Amino acid sequence: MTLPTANISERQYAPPSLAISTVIFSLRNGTAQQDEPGLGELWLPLVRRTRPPYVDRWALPGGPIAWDESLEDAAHRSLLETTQLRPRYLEQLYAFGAVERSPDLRVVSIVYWALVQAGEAAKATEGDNVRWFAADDLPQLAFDHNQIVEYALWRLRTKVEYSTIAHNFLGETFTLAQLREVYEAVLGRRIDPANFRRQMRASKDLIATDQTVTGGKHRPPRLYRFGDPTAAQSPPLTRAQSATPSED
Amino acid sequence: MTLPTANISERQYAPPSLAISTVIFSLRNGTAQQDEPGLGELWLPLVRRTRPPYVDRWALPGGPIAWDESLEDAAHRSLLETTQLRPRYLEQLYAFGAVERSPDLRVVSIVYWALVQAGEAAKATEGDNVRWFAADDLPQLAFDHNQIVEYALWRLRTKVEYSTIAHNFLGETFTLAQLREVYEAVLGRRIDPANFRRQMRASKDLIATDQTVTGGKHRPPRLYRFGDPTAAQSPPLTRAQSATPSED
DNA sequence: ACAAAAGTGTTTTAACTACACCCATGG
DNA sequence: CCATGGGTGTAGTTAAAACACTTTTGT
Repeated sequence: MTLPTANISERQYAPPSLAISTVIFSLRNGTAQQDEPGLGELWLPLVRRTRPPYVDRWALPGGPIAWDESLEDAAHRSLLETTQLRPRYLEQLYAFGAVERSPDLRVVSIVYWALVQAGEAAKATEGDNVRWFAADDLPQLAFDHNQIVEYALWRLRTKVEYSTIAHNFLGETFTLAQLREVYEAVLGRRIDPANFRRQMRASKDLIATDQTVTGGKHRPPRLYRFGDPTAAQSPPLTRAQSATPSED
Repeated sequence: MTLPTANISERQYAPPSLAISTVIFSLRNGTAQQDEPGLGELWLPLVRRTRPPYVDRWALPGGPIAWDESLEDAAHRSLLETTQLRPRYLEQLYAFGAVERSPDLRVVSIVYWALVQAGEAAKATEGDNVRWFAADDLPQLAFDHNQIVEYALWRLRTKVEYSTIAHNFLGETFTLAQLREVYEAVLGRRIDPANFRRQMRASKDLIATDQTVTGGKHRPPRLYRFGDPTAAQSPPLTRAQSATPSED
């Protein structure tokens, strides 16, 4: 991927080269069949490889890291360049560095995972070399990218249960039903609307607006926003500086 | 740290170089004052830097990654070389890659964190260039290593509460009181022995041996072991292959 | 017998689950 | 009016916290 000028023996003994990749998740309305509204599905964009190794196989978007950009900046940039996407949430996932993960060249990939809202996802130019796939039904990808996606999926699903990242799939304001649909899609199971409402309203970060949504053929639901998550107990490294852990 | 042959302009535009560092935790008996037995304390080994930048400052043990070793292998090797330590637990923490974290050279550090048992910790040759420090009372370290330790501490403390890593501070068998003391030291607070016992015994991985410890001036406590944690629900990536996430 | 830690039982509290029920709107 | 989802109330379950209590050893 990098180190373009180097013969084989030099490459073999050179230190591993670095690359960034990102697993980007978005939500699509599931295939509604008969009565059942159907759960939403997680989709992610992949890029077709145009040079060896793994020519024509699908792979995670990414690329090298410039000398003057942080890891997070590199993830953002390579994402924008390859898919036109600006994610609402971006977090480091893991550094993958098995020796044999790339055929000849030794590459260590620092992988991020990201969430984009449905509207933004539409902007991603779906061309011959960029395509969206259902996260649960991927083809065989290049490198170890299938495993990486699996791990990112696991991380997303576990983190959704104890944090408040889910709203990043949605716009600035949303109804509790929409938010619940996000949870249901990610977790793959129905959730009791009554209990869900109570749990969410218990969270201090969720704030009710004074607006409601009219037009439905039922009682108009209230719109909510998400407040600053800075108050929450976070890891000791501040978000002010770039490329620091953003877990909680 | 690496790329020894390159003039400044070349270094500036070269891709970031890679390094491994590890935060190693061990437990020491706390300073018992009057009646109170005193909680144990977390200590970690640091190495003195012998060349610029940050000459004579203390830093996390680590080094470059060889072309034919995985990230985890590199962590193990550099740990053994610099401190003689063989940790019982090793997990990737985070990749730190802020542009300005090293003065002139651009270095991305993939940081691991490790637990060693007290006996093993004694083996670490404490010399002029390796010394143990109390994790809560560190001097000013080289690079961003103070922040890295803080983050590793946060990770250790949060993970102890929902996983079963604590026994890695102890030997093969241990009493519940010893295990409780580990929890108390890491979390920094006393724990009810009765409730602690129930919680631990509820975990399937903890198995009681038929041995007890005699010699104390009280009822002899039972010895316990830890069984294979493979049965637990783990992240999708198997541990069989190296350098894959080892979270749970 | 006594001290001290091992180990058990019991009450209280908090949080979540399941599900019955009422409310507000469009048709 | 009815259908539909928004929103509330409430009983049952489970897990943890607090703490009284019993057991087994060494001295």
